[in-house]
Amino acid sequence: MQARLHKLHQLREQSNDPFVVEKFECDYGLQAAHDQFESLEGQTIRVAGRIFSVRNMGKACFIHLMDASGKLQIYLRKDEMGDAYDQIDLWDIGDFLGAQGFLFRTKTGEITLHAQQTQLLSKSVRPIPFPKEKGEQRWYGLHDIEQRYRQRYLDLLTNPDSRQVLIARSRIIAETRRFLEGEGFLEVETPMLQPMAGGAAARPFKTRLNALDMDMQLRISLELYLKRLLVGGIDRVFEIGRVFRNEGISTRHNPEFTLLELYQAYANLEDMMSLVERLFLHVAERVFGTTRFEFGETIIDFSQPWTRLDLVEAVQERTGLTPDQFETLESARKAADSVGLASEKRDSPGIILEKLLEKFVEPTLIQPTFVTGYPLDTSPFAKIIADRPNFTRRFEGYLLGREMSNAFSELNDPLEQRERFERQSELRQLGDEEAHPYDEDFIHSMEYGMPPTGGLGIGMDRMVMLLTGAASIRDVILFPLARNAD
RNA sequence: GAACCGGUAGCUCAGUCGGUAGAGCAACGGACUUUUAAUCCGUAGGUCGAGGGUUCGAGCCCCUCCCGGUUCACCA
Repeated sequence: MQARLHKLHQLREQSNDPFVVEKFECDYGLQAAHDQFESLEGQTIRVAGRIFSVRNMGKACFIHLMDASGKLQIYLRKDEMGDAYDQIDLWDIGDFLGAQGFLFRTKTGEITLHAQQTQLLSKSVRPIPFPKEKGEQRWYGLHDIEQRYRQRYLDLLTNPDSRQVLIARSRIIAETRRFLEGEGFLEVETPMLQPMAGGAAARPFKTRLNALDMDMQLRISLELYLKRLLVGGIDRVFEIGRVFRNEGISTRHNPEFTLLELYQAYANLEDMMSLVERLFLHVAERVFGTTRFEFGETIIDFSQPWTRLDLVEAVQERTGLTPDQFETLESARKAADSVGLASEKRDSPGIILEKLLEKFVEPTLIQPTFVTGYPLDTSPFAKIIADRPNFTRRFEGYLLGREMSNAFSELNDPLEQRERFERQSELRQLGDEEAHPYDEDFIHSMEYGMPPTGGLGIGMDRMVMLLTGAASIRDVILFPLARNAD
């Protein structure tokens, strides 16, 4: 770094300060110049990029430039550039260089810009750990996982795979929007700062609004404000937004993550299943050009319908426990114990059923599967199943053993919603920190009339993980949360 | 929160039994007019995550702490 600062000083003394440059007209991106060689050969063009590698031969020099699109080799000769050639000594890997010259093919066949004029456009005063590469092989470079997360810019600059994930994420979300717009949905933005975070079971982040002298929370879901829009006559609505949950960090959990929620009036649970199937198919085809994805030996084909599975039946199939064993709390706890699952006193039969699902069924749901019929206790916003009042018209979608989506035929009865909130309040008093808070304003809105509605939530980070094959959620979040590095 | 693994030069890593801290790349000086992991000659570069302990002597053994990773727990 000392050497680089000294070079910058020398450049400034020669009135070649790269940091005064504001603009450099480029005719082509580096990849475009390379790809259009046939038509551009011999023409004078201007390109720019970051110096990726330098091979100085004394009186001739080869430099690879890199930009967002790709790389291009530059060829420089001392006999053509004269004294300006000595400037090369003041350039470093990582600097930005603009070059004007004509395209030709070297004797080893590489398309190269024979530069006649160059201009240093910016300087990197800190060395960049670019890898060495030959064809597809790479050596050295930045591998340290901690540094890749904390200094993501270096990761993006030096690891093409990271760049690919970033691009895939952007395109997956863009295609999700395009699909939903095509289905007639309107995209909205609702508050992140809320007096009372609701719509899911999770501990919120707490903060303070000085202007109104109010305690506030960061949202944990999008649900309750989007539903207010249903009351407001917006029949098809969605939001893709950041939510915050003050909970554990793992390969599948980041305290802030991106959630898609959508609501469709006059639609039910089966419509939501269809929507999930069509959304994954659309994104797979548009972003990756295929419906078939390989994960090790597993092949998932998004052109196939997802499997439907009833929660109680699935638990029975995996554990042998029968539905009648969950009629009372006592027998449910005994049943859980018999298959090695510890339960707590405040658990209800429904919560125990769901724990059994997580432990015994979820890991086996490799192919796309909708699990339906979730217990009432854990589903305060879903309609009940007519002839099974302890279960709801809800599904969760699973892929590769991971929860991917969550949907209901939405409860739209304000009287029952009020009772559900009351039940949650009781749970809260029993010590369940994640029981849903009582939201009077939400009930109030529902009392004006909410249409029958299908609602769906998808964790976008997990969707990106799945489609890009990322092992950790940190790989699909640009700047994942990290402890202070002091 | 627990267990296990890791932290050594700018980067990637090695470091044997506890005995003078190493390599490649990058950097710096020199040679080289079609190279491409350029090559060749030379130079420099370190609080071995931090602190304490054992020892004649610690990168290595012991303790505490910090940071990261993985798995588990937690997270409908």
